Amino acid sequence: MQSHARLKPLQPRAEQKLQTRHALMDAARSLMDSGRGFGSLSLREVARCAGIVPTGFYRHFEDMDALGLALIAEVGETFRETIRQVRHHEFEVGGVIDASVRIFLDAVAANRSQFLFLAREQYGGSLLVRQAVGALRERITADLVADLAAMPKLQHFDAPAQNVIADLVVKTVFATLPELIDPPASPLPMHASPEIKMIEQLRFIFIGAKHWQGLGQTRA
Amino acid sequence: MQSHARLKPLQPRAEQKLQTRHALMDAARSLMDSGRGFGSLSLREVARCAGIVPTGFYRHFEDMDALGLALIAEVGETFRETIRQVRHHEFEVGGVIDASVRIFLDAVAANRSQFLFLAREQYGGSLLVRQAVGALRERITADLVADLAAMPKLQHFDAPAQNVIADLVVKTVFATLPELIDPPASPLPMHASPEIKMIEQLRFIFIGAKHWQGLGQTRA
DNA sequence: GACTCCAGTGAACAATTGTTCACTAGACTG
DNA sequence: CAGTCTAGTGAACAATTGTTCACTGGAGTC
Repeated sequence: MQSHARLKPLQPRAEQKLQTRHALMDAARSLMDSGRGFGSLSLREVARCAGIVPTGFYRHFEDMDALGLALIAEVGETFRETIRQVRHHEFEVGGVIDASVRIFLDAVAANRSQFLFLAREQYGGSLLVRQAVGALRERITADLVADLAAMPKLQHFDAPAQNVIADLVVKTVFATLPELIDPPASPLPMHASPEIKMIEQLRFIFIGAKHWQGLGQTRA
Repeated sequence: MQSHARLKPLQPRAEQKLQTRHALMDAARSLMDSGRGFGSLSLREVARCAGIVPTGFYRHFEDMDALGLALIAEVGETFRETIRQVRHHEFEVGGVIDASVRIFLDAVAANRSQFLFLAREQYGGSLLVRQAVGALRERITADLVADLAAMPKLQHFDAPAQNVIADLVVKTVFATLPELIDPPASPLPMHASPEIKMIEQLRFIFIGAKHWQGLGQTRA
């Protein structure tokens, strides 16, 4: 099924089509740069910004919703690709968390507009988009569960507990996305740099996991 | 400043006005029930749903943005009110976290549409709305920092560290909002009940805090 | 009881929207 | 080279949008 990059150059016909399709997706993403939500974009607007006539839109997507799903699929792909990279650097000097966060932040910076869409629409989007985001999150969480199960320090968890902690990590990462993307605005006090803050917060979670001794052990 | 409930009955004139204003806010919130984003609501639509003519809208809000800000202010008020309640039950049987989460979930259930707006628009809204949400979050985080500073178990943190952990807690709560509000859909496996999951996740964080010994102590 | 004020009305406006249809031109196929 | 297929065009449509303006009627004030 020749994934994505044309190893066989692909007839110039079809390649042109993919190019316009990409232009539409770019258009939608860049229209959101000014703070707009995807749901408030109009089909005509997107087509116009992509340089085609409104009717041409339908050659690529049935709906604006379909465009949204394509955008989720796109960022989902780069997200999981990034995770794969993280996994290969599992044993790095300076700590797993530090290395992982650094790789992740680089990927976010390199694909800003994609992650902007994800951050902005993870809860705000239309029903279909939100469901797609939910599915993406679940796949990522499941992957993380598998990774956690392989860590020797975390053997004392049963499957459901692993799931809860993986969910917490994913939740934290997704919820931090907006800070990473929106312009910092004010010269933040260095201590609160996104990178450092994210590392420290993940560390809290994993320390908690390490010292976890079973349900209800920290009652007041 | 006679907060909200009219202790002095308020001239029927002004009371009627407040009533319509409330109808507009209700209209906007209930239009979002079907999954729509606030940014995709039209002024006319909201007015229609509130039972007034489009022009009447301007007697109450200059803008749709102004309506959005009012909705944030509204949910912000109930949010902080809930926190106040939580604080008064600080020493409860069964653990601080359990009691707090229970109170919070009750408040969310009792004001579903308000929190739905907050959950949906915390990252998706227009620039002004997002800024307002940011401000709300910062106030809540600051309050939480004050509370944490008073906890004997957490004396070993300097101010910035307290801020980081408070930020993590607030982030977790805000990011959990959507799960609490959207219909559960599938009969979830009891273990993943929002309440239990939220309690366990907060517990992880606080265990991590208790065992925290300074920066960089958990390098791999 | 006369007078003011203002929440809500209703008509009108220029713009923009999503979607349809018949079309063209150029790349592909035989 | 003749013929098909299709990405993109352009005109047209009914609907809806945000905003304006002059208005009305009833509650508020003197």
